Amino acid sequence: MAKCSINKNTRQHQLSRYLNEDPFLTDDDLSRIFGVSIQTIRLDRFDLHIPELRERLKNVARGGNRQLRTMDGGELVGDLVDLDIGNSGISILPVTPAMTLNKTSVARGHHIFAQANSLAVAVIDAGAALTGSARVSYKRPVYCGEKILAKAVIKIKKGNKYMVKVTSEVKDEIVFKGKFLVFALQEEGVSQ
Amino acid sequence: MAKCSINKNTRQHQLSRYLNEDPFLTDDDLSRIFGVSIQTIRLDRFDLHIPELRERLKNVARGGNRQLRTMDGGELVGDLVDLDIGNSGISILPVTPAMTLNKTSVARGHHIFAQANSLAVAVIDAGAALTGSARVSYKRPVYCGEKILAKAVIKIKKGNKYMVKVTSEVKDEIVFKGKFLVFALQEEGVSQ
DNA sequence: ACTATTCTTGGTACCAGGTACTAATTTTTT
DNA sequence: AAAAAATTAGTACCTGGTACCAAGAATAGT
Repeated sequence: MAKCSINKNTRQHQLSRYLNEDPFLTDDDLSRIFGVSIQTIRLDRFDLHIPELRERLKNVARGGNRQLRTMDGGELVGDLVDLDIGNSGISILPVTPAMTLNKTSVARGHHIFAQANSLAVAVIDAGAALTGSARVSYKRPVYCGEKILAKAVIKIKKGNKYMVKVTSEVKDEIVFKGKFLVFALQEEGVSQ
Repeated sequence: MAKCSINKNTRQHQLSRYLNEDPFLTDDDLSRIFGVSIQTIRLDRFDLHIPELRERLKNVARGGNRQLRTMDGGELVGDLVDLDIGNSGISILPVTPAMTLNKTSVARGHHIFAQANSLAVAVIDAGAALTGSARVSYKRPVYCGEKILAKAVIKIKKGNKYMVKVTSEVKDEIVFKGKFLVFALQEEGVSQ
């Protein structure tokens, strides 16, 4: 029972590792990988208390679901790549399938707006800022997979009011332009 | 075809929202929810290019981990409470802590924009529509816990171009106004 | 060498949640 | 009343399994 047992144990060990790295593997995939029958794989999974593919995917999907909800991590939509507070800022937003319309692979407008708006607010030198009004135009559709580079520049400052211009581009082609009137909130929590 | 078309369209809209919120729903679940046959649900999914449960879970499992949703994910931001396609629509968006600025409990502008924009697009009688430009203004801050009621009305229609006015209120007080110029995409699936 | 035990494999019936297709029926429009 | 659109019904088939049973192969203990 030694030799065989070792084989079995190592196989189960590896199987466990394989599935940890790639929960998408079917029993059929695994039977090919290890060169054993599909039944053997099933018995292995049973021994290791590893559920079937669909259950595994459900678990992964559920686990991911919980983290969702909160929205892009922070205050900003997109990744900040440059920020000169009080003057200008640049952010990049990769367009994922989740941002597109169902039927097409075109990014929905409010995502592009969100990137621009949050960047406009971020460049303001204040603890918090609010958008008062905006005038925006979409120059061409943005497709799934493209990366939107937004540049915000403060054009006018009057007291706690700012006029910020944002231009969004994909590969040097302008896809969106917006003018944002933003108010700085100077009260309470300017904090850190 | 009008009345029926509306029913079908609203159902498909809601179906899309349901699945965006909970990709774990089976066709059977959905057929119970909407009180239609399972075949109708399948046809709806087909129209909307929504893949089957397992594919959806694979997608969530694959992408869900990292490429979170930037915003609420659904076709529509907020809950659709009334939709007269080609004319008007109403949606409600409860403001959650996740939508507010760090220090204050004020909703960030792009969420309010997103509700209005997605509603403006939803009232268009076409398979898909894109925002061309928008002019918006924020009348007063909206606080966490409040519910934003957005009303969209199509004002002008010229070919595939629409002008949609959206007014958002909290308890009869106007908090946001927007004018959206929206283009219908007439290709393929303008649905029936 | 022979048996007992473990390991592996094969086969069958069954299930969920579908796809793909055809046809009939109901509803709505004209 | 006829035509078109929407819905429902039904069938065959698919994947990736479960659950179970029986047969065959490998190995250990004596």
